Parts: sequence; structure tokens; C-alpha cells
Amino acid sequence: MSQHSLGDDVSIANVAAVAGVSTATVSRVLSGRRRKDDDLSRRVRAAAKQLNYSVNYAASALRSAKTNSIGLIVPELNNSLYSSLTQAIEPAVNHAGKQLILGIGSTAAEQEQRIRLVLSHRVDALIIIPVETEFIVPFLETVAKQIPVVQLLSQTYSNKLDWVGISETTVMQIIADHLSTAGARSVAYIGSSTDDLDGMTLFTAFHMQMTVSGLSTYTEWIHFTQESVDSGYRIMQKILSDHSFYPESVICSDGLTAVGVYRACAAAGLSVPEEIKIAVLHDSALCENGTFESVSFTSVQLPWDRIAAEAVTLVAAEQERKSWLPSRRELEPELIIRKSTVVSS
Amino acid sequence: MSQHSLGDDVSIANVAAVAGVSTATVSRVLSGRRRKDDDLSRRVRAAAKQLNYSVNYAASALRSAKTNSIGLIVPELNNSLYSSLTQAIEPAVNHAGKQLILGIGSTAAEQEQRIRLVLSHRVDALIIIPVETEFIVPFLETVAKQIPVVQLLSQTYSNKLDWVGISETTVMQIIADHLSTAGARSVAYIGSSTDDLDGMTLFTAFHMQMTVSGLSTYTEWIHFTQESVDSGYRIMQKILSDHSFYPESVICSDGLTAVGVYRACAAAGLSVPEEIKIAVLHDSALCENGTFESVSFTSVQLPWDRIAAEAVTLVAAEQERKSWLPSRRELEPELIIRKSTVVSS
DNA sequence: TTGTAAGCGTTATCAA
DNA sequence: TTGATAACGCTTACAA
Repeated sequence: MSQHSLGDDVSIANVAAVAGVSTATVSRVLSGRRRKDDDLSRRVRAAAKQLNYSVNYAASALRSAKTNSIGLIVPELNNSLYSSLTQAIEPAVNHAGKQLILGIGSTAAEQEQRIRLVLSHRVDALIIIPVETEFIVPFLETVAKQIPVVQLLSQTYSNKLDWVGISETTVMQIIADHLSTAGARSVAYIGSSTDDLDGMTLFTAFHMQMTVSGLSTYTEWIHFTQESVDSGYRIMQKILSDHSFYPESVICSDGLTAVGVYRACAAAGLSVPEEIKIAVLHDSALCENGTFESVSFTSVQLPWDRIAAEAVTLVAAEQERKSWLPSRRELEPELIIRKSTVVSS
Repeated sequence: MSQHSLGDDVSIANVAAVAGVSTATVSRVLSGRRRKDDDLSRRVRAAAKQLNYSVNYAASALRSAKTNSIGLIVPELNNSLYSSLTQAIEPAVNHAGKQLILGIGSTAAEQEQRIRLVLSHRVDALIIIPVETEFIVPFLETVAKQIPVVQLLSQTYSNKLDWVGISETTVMQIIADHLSTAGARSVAYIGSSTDDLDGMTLFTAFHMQMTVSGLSTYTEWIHFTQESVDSGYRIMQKILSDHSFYPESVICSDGLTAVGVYRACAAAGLSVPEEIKIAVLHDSALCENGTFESVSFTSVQLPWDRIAAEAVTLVAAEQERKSWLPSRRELEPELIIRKSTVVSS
């Protein structure tokens, strides 16, 4: 811990005086616009350090129209997807020397209001996990005319917005391949609601994978639900009610549902993973340790840090390029293999 | 959704011209420094609206040294305590017409670095959930000389910092009273580690409540652990290994532990809540629906929105008062009674 | 490459 | 109460 000294009211003029140069030179050296690392540069930096100088962003922003801040709009934080991402973005933004201005909006209207707010504070760029994309995307496209905008995760295609995320198709492919390799020949699907685009994309990808990976499924084995242990339990109970015939594996949207599914299997006397394997689409703490009797769930982990790094790099780099085609950065999810799909040796 | 018009480059001078007054008057009217709501005021406001004017905060900040932004420093977001609080603070800050600048730091050193960063952006105030308080509090006290600082949740006493939170003693009292009223005469305690002050405060409060509420406990029934289903299960199994003698209730620090405890009870053939009652100190989604077989856990819910509102009110109000004694606002937690402590009728 | 000086858009001061 | 004007601290033409 340091000496607790805080920036006093020292301005660029003081630094200039101490270093024996003009304010313009100080500005150029400290902002990096003067690359040379000669005696003069060192003198300026030394003076700045000695005086504990830090730039007044208000003055800087007023003159240069750059505020050194990035707006981040997320739907909510009580959701591990969004909180993980926010937690990954904060250090990335700080690493880029910027400030993170946070806005939370769970509807398109709220998100638009928050965006207007951060815009009125002249943020340099906007990173957003959009909701109700059909409403918010047109607005985002108008925003993108002013500042760089990066969309995260959402599967909405826009030829005017940058995008960083993962492919739901890849997620499903990784899981289906793994279940097949692990020995399962049939699979049930308990997905999140199909209200949103991501849910639909996942379900479509599931069907596509059936053919490819040699797994089979049945209409009675396909269900959609809100995430909860209870509904996972009830749905799985229903699936298992036909005693002559049960799936050799289950794909669940989330950890809570998986816990319910597991309990239903246990209650029906089916052993996991020997007789039935369980895989989860979205990783969470529950998949790793949220169960008991030493069960844990194989799941797909999203590369939060890389998504965050890509997003920040994109908005930082984009400051320059005036005319451009939108970037799409698709990152690879990672399968975390746990006890629910493989027999421990 | 509105017409997607974004603030153009209209300045106070344009508004002044349209309204037929000076820029000074426009500034006074729009900033609320001129209270009167006469024809002149209306004319200015109409002109501002017509031109879609929004103040340039950089210019405003440069002149007035107020940036209309508040810094929030939290330890992390993958923890429901902190993410709930952040989610509650964001709307409160926005409601106050300010921007929220977020910093995440899980150590005192990281928090200090983030604080310096937001300070260099001249935030008007700081709200912080401190970690390693013995290290960070002295630094916070120096910060408090410059801008209002409100500490949240932490139990650290400082005669220089404002504080908003809840009393751990009250939490324990509410739970012990409830268990006693529900018919339990003895209780086990599975707390979080005693490394931090909060854990120690809770445990001390637990002991105090034993006498007051007429509950009894035993050394063998008291354990400390990291939150996980597995450790809850193992600890409870150990407690129940003496078959002649078991507690009529259990207080757990969190939902994961409670799930493990419940499983151990079920495995031992003890029915919840009839033979043994389970209560949780920190509410989470798991307490409400994270279990199966229709069990849910009685727990204590913190008044997030009120904590957030108090914190924001405090830093906003404090702008004025130059000499002051620190405020301490202690809010009441609420007991959420669920199936783990009362027999359903 | 460096210094000089003119702004950036607002608020504060001061005089009317 | 209002208006004219200076000042906030920085960046950037432009001149040297």
C-alpha cells in the first residue's frame, strides 16, 4: 500500500514550469503523441511524477472530445452470464486506461434511456449486451454513427454493429460430440424458453446435431422451462415415467435444472453417469460444486476474459477507422468435463 | 421507443439565442439555480427542448468541479451479495441524475488502485464495499477529506466515514427468535470462516442470542466452512453421527451449505422441518427454489433497494455539509419464512 | 521539434 | 434579477 497521497490541484502548467518546457510539450509527452524517449521526455515525466500530476479529464475532454470512458450496458447482474461478463470487462477497460460507466437495463426502453445517459456524458465507446434486440438494434445503429458500438453475445445480425460472442451452434456441437463419444446413443433436451433468439438458436442447433453426431431423440424428450431445480425434477420424472424406455443422456440449459434432473434420475434408480449422462449448456458454480454425493456436471464454459478483451480492443482500435465493415469475432467455448458424463477410472 | 434522435452539437449559446437571453441565464435556469418558474424560465426550457440541447458535462465539470458521476467500488460480481447491491445502486444513482463509474477490486491494493482511478476522473462521491478493511480504511479516510465516501455493509467503525448497512446482531436475533418460536430448543451453527470481521461478528452474535432466546448449543455443533453443498453435507453428517442426540435446528451461512445440510438430514432419516429446522443467514435464489422435493429455506433478506437509496442520498446530500460527523444508517433485514422451519398447514 | 496562443462550453464573478 | 466577461485546464493550429 502506498503513502496515501492524493492528487492535489496541480495542473499541466506546474509540470511545464518544473520541467522547464511549454505546456504544449508536456501535453504531447504525457499523451504519448511525442514518441521520442529522450532527456526532455524523461524530464517531463519526472516532473509530473514529482508533482503527483494527473490530467484533468474534464478539460481534456472539453478540448479533444475524448473522455477516456467506455459505457457498458447490461440487462441485469443477478445472472451469472452477465455478471461474469461485467466482471471480465472491468479489468479490460481499466487496462486500456479507460473508465467504465455502467448502465443496467432489462428492457429495450430502459437500455435506450441508459445509452442516452452515457452518451450525454460523451463516452468514447459503447459495449452492450442487448435485450429485445428487434427494438434496440435500430437505435444502436444510429448510435454507431457517432461512437464505436460493440454488441456482445446476442445473435442479432446487423451490418452496422460490431459483435463479439460465441456460436450457439458450436456449443451444441461440442456437447453432442462429447455425449456421443462418451457412449450415449440417445438424448433428451431440456432447454430454456424459446422466447428469445438464443433459445431458438440453441434448439435448432440441437436438432442439426442429432443427424451429425449419431444421437437420437424423441418428441416426448424435448421440453422447455424456466431454470429451477423443481422444474428439472418434474420434467425428468415425466420423461422417466415410461419405464421401458429412457434417454441415455440429457442436455440441460443450466445448473439448477441439472440438479433437478439428477435427483429425478436418482429417485428412479438410474445411476449417473453409468446409465444416464447429464450435460449443461451454460456453466455456473452449481455445475462445479452445487451438488452432493460427489456429483458435478459437464458443461460449456464461455471464454469471458477473451470476450472482454476482444470487445475492448475493438472499441479502442475503432476510434480511428472511419469507414469500416463491422467486425464479427466468434470465440471458442470450452467443454469442462465433469463426473456427470464420464465414469471415473 | 422514441425517434432515435441523438444530441447534436448544440451549445448553451444556441439556446440563449433562441430564447433571447444570455448564456448565463440559460445556465442558471437549466441547472436549477434560478428557481422562479416564470415566462423567461419556460422560454429557456422550451428553447432547450426544441434544440434537443444537453449540457456538455466536460465543460460543466471543468468550470464547476462537479462531474455528475459517482464511483462504486465492489469486491466482485460473482457473489450475490455484491451483485444484488450493485444492481440496486445503479438505478438509485441514475435517479439522482448521476453516472455510475464501476471499479472492481478484490484486495485492498486493487481497490485502492481503482479508487485512485475514479478519483482522477473527479467523481463527486465514492460508494464502496471495502475488503481487507484494516488496510483500506485509512486510505478511505484520506479520500473522505476530498469527496463524500460511504462504506457499505462492512462493519468497520471509522469516525470519519459514513456507513450504511445492516446489523449482524439483528440478523442473528431475528433468526434465533424465529427458530425458538417455531419450537426448536437447540441449534447447530455452520458459519462462514471467521477470517473476516463479519464472520466473527455473526458468531459472537450467535452466542449472545443463545442466552436471550432460550436455545442451547454444543461445541460439537459449531463449525466453520467455505460455502459449498459438499461441506454442508459432510459437516451435518458428522453432527448427526451421534445417534442419541441431535440439534432441533441448524443455522447455515448460505444456501449451498443449507442444501448439503438438508441432504444429510434426509439421509439420516430426519424430516425437515418437523424434526429439524434449517435457517440461512444470507438469502439467495437457492433458498427460494434451489432445492427439490418442494423444500425451500427460511432466510434473512437484506433491503438492497433501501441500502442503495440511503447510500446515494447520503453522498448527494453530503456535497453541502462541510463539517460533519459521520452518518451511520442501520437498516432492518427481513426474515423470509419458508418451508425449512415451519410445518405447512 | 518546440513554443505561443486560441479556443472547447460551461459556470462564476461582477457590474448594471 | 440579468448580462457581459473572465476563467476553468487542456489540446491543437500555427508560427518559429
